[in-house]
Amino acid sequence: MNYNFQEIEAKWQAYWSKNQTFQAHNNSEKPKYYVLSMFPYPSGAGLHVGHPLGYIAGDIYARYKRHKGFNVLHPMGYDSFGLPAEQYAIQTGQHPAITTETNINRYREQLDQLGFSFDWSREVRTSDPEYYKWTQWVFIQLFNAWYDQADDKAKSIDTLIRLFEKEGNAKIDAACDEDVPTFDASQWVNFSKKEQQEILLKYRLTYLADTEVNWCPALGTVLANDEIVNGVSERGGHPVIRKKMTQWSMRITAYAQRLLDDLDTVDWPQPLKDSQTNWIGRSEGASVTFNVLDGSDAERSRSAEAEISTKPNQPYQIEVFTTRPDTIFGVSFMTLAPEHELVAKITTSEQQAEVTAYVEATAKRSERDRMADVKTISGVFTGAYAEHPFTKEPVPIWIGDYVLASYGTGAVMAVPCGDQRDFDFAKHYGIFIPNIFEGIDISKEAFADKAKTVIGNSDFLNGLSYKEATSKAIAELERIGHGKGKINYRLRDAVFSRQRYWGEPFPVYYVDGMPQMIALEHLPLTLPEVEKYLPTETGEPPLGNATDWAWDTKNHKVVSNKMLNQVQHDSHSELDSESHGGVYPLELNTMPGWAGSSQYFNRYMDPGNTQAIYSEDAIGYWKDVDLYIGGSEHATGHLLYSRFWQKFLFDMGIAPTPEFAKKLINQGMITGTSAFVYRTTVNNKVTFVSKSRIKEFADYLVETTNGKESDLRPEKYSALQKIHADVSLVNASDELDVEAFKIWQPDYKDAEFILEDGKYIVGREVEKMSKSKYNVVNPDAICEEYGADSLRLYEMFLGPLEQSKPWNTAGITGVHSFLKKLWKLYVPFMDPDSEKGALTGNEANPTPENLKTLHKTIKKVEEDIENFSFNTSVSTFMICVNELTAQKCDHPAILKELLILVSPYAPHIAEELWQVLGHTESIAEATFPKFEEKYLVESTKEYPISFNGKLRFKLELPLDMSKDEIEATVMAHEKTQAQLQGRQPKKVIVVPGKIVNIVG
RNA sequence: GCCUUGGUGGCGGAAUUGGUAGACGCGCUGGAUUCAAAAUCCAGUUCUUUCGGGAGUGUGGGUUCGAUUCCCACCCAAGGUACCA
Repeated sequence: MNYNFQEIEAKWQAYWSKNQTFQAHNNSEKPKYYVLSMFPYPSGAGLHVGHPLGYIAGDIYARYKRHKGFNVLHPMGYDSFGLPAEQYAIQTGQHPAITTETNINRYREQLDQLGFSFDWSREVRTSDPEYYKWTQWVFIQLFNAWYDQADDKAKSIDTLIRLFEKEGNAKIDAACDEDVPTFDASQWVNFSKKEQQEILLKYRLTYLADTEVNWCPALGTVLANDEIVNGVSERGGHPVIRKKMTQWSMRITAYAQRLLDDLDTVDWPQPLKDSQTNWIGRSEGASVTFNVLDGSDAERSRSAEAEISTKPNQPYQIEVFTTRPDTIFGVSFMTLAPEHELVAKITTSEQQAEVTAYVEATAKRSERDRMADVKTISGVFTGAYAEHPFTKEPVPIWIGDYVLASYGTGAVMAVPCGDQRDFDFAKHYGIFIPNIFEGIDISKEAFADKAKTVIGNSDFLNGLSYKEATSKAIAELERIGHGKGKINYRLRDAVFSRQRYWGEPFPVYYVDGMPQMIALEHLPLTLPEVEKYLPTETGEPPLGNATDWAWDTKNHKVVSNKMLNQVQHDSHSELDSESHGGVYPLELNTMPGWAGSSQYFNRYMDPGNTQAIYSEDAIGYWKDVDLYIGGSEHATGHLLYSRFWQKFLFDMGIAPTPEFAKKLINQGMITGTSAFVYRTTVNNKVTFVSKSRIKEFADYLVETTNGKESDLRPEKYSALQKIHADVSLVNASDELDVEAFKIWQPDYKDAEFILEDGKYIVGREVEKMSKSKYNVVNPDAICEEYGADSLRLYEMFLGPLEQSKPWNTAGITGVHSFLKKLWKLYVPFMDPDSEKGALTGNEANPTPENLKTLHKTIKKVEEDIENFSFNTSVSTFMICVNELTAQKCDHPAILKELLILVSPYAPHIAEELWQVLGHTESIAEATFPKFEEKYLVESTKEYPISFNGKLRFKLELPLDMSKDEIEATVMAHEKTQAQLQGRQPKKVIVVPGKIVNIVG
């Protein structure tokens, strides 16, 4: 009776599928528990061994919670919109839906093979119209909402309209665009419909705006900040430039403070919270306005404009944001970003040429150049001066590219004595550096230590600390009308438009340029067919290629664009569809990748619902995710946007909680071992050189040795032949054949290779698994050779879940032989002729040793699972099976409990052996064994006896011995006397049940 | 630069309130079994040693009877972020 894992695994996977063992129900007597693993993008490459790590951990926890009597929701789906399928479509003409379907089928096969307890009846796919209908629906909800900062929550746009009708917008504290004009109730009602819509658009939580975006010409699309790495696109590594476009945006900034505050309410990893905190980037300070002085040139340029200006006597004002209003008397110049709108207006004629040249030069430099070149100081004086709000002294206004247009107001008040960048700039251009700090030398560098700050040379701020001076400065600024306390966030509103085909279409059509939403009952608005997936010749997004992409508002359906031309002809300002046939152009952009993933966790609760995103009953029951597992790379993308949508839906009364996931765990990455490292001496320096071309080298060796092209001796290739078979088999101590290497890489033929212990050492370099690095390990081959249970155990055994670790297939034999040992314990029950058939086997009571081993294991495994320390529980199983084997344990009562403990980790073998013991039901719902302390009670303890903290020998003593008795016994012991050699100990520390330490 | 996490044998890693450092597994060494191999089983495996012992958890200090664990300073690695005013 051998452990035939292939047969067993296929059998139980079929059983679970047929019996729908893991289907969750939306109501139950049991308490609920929702375990979620982040759903994958189904790529063409399929799964590699790194992918399932988080799924296995989630599956163990889900199965454990079922044993613990919970009604567990453990769903899976696919984030199936995305760029790779689209690019494949561009190259081959294959519709992305077909590619996606093929890939999903492959993923499903691979996932099934690993024995996950997913409830597949709840599967979602973001590219399925029945799913993205609800993504479109959320978009409409956001469109129909505004953010009331007074109540700190989102509200229906209707409430805003009623406020406008009643009192105009002067008193409304809303998160909105900056350029909203002030109006009263009578003005509002007299605005045309289009004017009203334009104003409302500035308040909506998703809005259209001309945004400076990251445009990637090679991909023909806009990218979000988190899709750009080091100035190039994350996918493909193409250059990215800044460009102004009309785009949909999400007003996530309205939620900045709540996104920050509520991090305290969730049990998420600290690094992830920190990274969201940094991303939101709250800083406290003040906004200060400086009036631009009427210099002769500034005056002249302005008077030319004065003819059309309604307020000719109003000076230009520069608003700055500063975190150090306490240092305001240290201002000796101001710097504007070259892109700042006032630059053109205030520059004097003498400086005009120089300023224009600088602005043009900056605009040409890509973001990447500017980043690579942070040390060069550059700037130009505009010739204009501003007036210091307190001293009324003139302050020269400069422009410089160290000031970013996209942060704060794009202008800074420069305090060279308190800010190193201002200091460097002032030194470079010989600008005066006033010192406003008591007892601080600022001749060499700026002083920025807030804690040690005492203000001087600052009129009413003299002698004050940072804190006192800050609040006093703000109070004075407010009094004289030159500023106020302000909190600034780094977080920007999220651009929501992409110029792609394979994404959710917006449920939007345009009437006279104003966006209109398609009603829910007419959704989903499905993607149109297009002939090609590239932008149109006129530069429109791929949807511009569709022939049927216009909205017929009478019949509520998509119609041919031909209808449109006629309509657009006589389209005028009013929004009455009757007057021009009722056919309008549809939005050509699609939604970004994160749209579909921002609510999927809630949709799983009620995935088949056609009337609502989910029923109140379903979300009332499941509420939120109890445990969410996924990669840390989603920290500032998916996880931030999802929190934002959840808070919005919470405000609107659609979601019951402001946070969607109580606990989150980031699984580490499983890296591949791909390169080798060899040492060379270049210029008498030992250098490590690494190459990701190990496979090529190995191939080369096989070719040359088989083809007899060289006189290389095959016996020298041991290490490299191993490399050819499997990179993970290489040991650090394997020898490198230097001669072969030099022939392969002539660049190194003169390099001197250093011997280490008489060998040239082959090392390994750890990298992310990827196709191009020849280091992908595929789970299918491992399942074939060792089985899914072995793979599951091994991935857990590799190390702590949250840690990144290199994959090395070699160690899998350890867990595989553990499973074989486990199997052997049950062999006596497999022979139908044996006396020990099934549960009627050994009726004698289990021995104390058996019980001790079992209960020790129960305790440890339960603690480990609760702490997500899955690697240590695998060790515990090994110890348990080793002990029971040594004890020749054949008590069904013990063996049965052991199976339940093992089943979350290795479910197939557990089911099979469970059946061997005579059970007819699945082990999935079996009750988790109860730990009983009484089986672990000991009467004696092997005390470690240490001298000055160093262990010297051990002594077995009864546990009920008193402190004094222990001391007396230990002191009287011959080994103690031998250690002391007649000396009298200074002190004897006895901790009963733990240790004895003799200080001499 | 800043933030975060980490640094323990040849390797992955264990040590949960400060109390026997190196559990468990891989690898390696020796042995049993076998015609032989695979598989399996047994023993050993931190380093060093004059076989008494000595040293040892990135480095240097500190607290303590006792520190991988707590405190201070530093070094290194990984991840995040950055002219953020």
